[in-house]
Amino acid sequence: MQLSEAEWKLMSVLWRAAPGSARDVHDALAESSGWAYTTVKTMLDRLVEKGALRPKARGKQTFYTPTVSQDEARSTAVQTLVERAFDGKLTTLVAHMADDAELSAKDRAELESLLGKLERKSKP
Amino acid sequence: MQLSEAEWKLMSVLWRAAPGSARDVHDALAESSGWAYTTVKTMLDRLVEKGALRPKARGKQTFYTPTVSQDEARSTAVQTLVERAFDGKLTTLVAHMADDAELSAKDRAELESLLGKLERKSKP
DNA sequence: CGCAATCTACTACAAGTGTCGAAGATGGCA
DNA sequence: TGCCATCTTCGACACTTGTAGTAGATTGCG
Repeated sequence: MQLSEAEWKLMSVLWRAAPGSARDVHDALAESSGWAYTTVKTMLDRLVEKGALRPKARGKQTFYTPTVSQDEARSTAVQTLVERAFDGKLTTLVAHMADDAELSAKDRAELESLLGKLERKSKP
Repeated sequence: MQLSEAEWKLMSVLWRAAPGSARDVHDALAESSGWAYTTVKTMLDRLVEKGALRPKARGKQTFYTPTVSQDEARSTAVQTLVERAFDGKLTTLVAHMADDAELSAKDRAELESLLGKLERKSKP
C-alpha cells in the first residue's frame, strides 16, 4: 500500500481516531494544511478506492476506518525506500544512518533503552 | 532533491560511473528495465531540468554528471520518509525497525551495532 | 563527399496527485 | 413540513511520472 505525502496526513488522523468522518479529518488538518473540505473528501474517497480505508455510512455522513495499521504502512514505506535507494538492503540503510545521524540527548536516551530491548529480544 | 523510482535507477548508474552518456545509462539498464533509449533520454533531460544532473556536450553526445552525491540523496530520502511517516522523528523510525518482525538476525545485529556506534559518537 | 547510424529535440499520452468548485441530495430544527 | 446547513457526487485542471515515437541534426566511415 503506497501512500502519498498528503495521504499520510489523512491516514495519520484516522490512525489516531477511527472511525472518523470527512469533517473530523478536515477539522483536524485545517490549521496545518489549509485544505478545503472537498479536497479532504476527494482524497478520502481515493483512499477508499485504493483500499486503504473502509467507509461506513451513518445518516448523512460517511465514516472511515483504516484497513491497514500504521505499523504495516510504515513497514511498507521503509521497504520501498530500501528498495529504491539502498540496493534493497536494509543493512545499507542502517549503515547510512550510522554515518549520518545527528542525535539530540533525548534521542540518545531513547536509543539506549532501545538497545536493551533489542538484546532482550534477540537472546532467547 | 526528491527522486522518483525511475530516477533512482538512472542516478545509480551515474553514481557508479560518471560522467555517462544516455547510451551508457540505457545500456546499463536495458536488461533490467526494458526501457527504450528515448525513455532514458527523456528522464535524463528531466533530471537536468531538476538540477540533479549537469550535462556536458562532447561531439554529438551529452555526458551527464550527478550534482548531488548518492549519500546526500539518501539522506534526503530518509529525511523525507521520517517526516512523512514517522512524525519527523528519527528515533521513531529506529524504534519501528527494531520492532519490525521482518528483520533477519543479521539485520538485527547490524542495528545493534548501529546503536553502539551512535552512542560512541555522542559520548565525547 | 555522401549516407547510414546515432543523437538530440519535441511532442504525446495515460495514470497518479494536489486542489477545489458546482450542484444535487438530505436530514434535523423552527 | 419546509428550509438551511451540511453531505456527497462529479467534473475539472495543472503538474508529475512513466513511457515512447517522430523528425530533424550530426558525424564518422567508406
